[in-house]
Amino acid sequence: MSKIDLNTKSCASCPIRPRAICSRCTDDELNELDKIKYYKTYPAGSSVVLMGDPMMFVASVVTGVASLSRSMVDGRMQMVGLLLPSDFIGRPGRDIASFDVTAVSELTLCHFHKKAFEKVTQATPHVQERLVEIALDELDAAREWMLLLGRKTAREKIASFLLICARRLGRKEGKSLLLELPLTRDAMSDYLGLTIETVSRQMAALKRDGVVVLEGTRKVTIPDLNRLLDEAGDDSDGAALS
Amino acid sequence: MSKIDLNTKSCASCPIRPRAICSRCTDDELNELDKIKYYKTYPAGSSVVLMGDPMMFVASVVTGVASLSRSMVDGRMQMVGLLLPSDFIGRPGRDIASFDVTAVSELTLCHFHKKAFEKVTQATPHVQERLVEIALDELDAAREWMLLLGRKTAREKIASFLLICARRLGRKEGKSLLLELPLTRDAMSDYLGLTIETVSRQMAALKRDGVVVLEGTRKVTIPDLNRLLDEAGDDSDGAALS
DNA sequence: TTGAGAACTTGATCAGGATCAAGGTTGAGT
DNA sequence: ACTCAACCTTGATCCTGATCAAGTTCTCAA
Repeated sequence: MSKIDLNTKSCASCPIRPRAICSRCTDDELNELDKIKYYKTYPAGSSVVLMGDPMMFVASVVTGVASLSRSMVDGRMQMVGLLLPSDFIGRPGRDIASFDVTAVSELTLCHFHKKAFEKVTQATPHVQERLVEIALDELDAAREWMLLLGRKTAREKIASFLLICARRLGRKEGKSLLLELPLTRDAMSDYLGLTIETVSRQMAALKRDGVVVLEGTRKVTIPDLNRLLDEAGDDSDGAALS
Repeated sequence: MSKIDLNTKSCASCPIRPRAICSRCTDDELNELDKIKYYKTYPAGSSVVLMGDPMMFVASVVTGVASLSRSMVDGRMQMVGLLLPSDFIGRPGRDIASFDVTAVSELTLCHFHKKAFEKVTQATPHVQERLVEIALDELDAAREWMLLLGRKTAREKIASFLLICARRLGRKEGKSLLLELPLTRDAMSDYLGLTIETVSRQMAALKRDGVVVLEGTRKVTIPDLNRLLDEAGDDSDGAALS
């Protein structure tokens, strides 16, 4: 995870350009965004926004991992989104955060003051367009997750999670696929609607059954992606590993 | 549920105007939409679109109830959205349906050919704007539902569902609130990630405890909304019953 | 090197909801 | 009035994942 130079004000060298909110921008539009952006780094575990807080910015994840989560008065909590580099935080047109945003690892965000961003948005159709796409993609992901939370078994949940990580973070190495998990077992349990013990046991079971190979606790090798797909219970839409 | 005259081509008398996709349209914009719309009625239980199908239209629910759902190869299924009058179906920019859409009751939709709709959209900022709002609202709702599916008990799930129905469909009568459930027990179980037996038992339990009064199987009276709020386990954000 | 805390694993037991299995209600059609 | 098919309820039992309770491993700072 190579650090980027946070002093570089230029978007030209930005590692997340291809997928980020600004991906379709012309040079002129980029200049506008350039003027109103600023970087900020959050330590692992720190809170970025709390539900109910006024939220005066929107941002893109540059490096690190953040979580979106919602909790109940008695402490039960459910992660409702995982934000990886290039993902977008916040929403134009809302002033109050509807969810907690937490830095899961050390996290660097590229912020825009919300008011200024909204102004630019209205003038630059490419940003508006990309915003709709992002919202609709997130909606698809959220609904996919609802199927997981409502109907999948613990083992299927773990397999599905590994699959999602593999799609975004995996590296091919020969026939198998290497992967470093972005979450602790505890965070995984929050994401999957399980307890940490169940996560641990099912990881052990998948390892025992040869579906994955573990090196330490975070490094995962997937020898056969189709096997994992089966375990996830999805209709096999062929692992679209870009 | 009074029928509207489906031959009336005019949007002027449309019952769902205030909330629908066209709510912000000027008369000129409305004329454009008017040209490309057509009504269609689906019998209860029939399928509107199947996941994976090409989807050449977008639509608004005019009367009746539709469900958005996703299912697994072995038959397990999860409802991921409930579409009531004024709700929007489909997404500009995607040609393939990502979910099943089913008529839960007899259902009338106001359709627009997708291509034509997209054309109009680009020319009418008010539709584009409303579309973003709708997508973001649905995203909020989906994430709220993820908390329910992942962390709530069966009783809390039922209470939460009744609350949502009360918000959209309830009628005040004195201090209490009358409500006709839009779903069968079976559909409720699909929506809540439960089995029909558990839904039935928990409804009985809420009745026994005086949280609700049942008349027949669909008619519900809620004598004390705050009591129901407690049972739902939400932070009491005061029942915003418009 | 050692110690302390965080992260993880493993085992024993429990319980909420699923599953299996009858019945009971309701309402449309004859 | 009777039949049949949805739809709903209720009871008995089972099982997955939660909970409770120790341990173990890893990281990292002193």
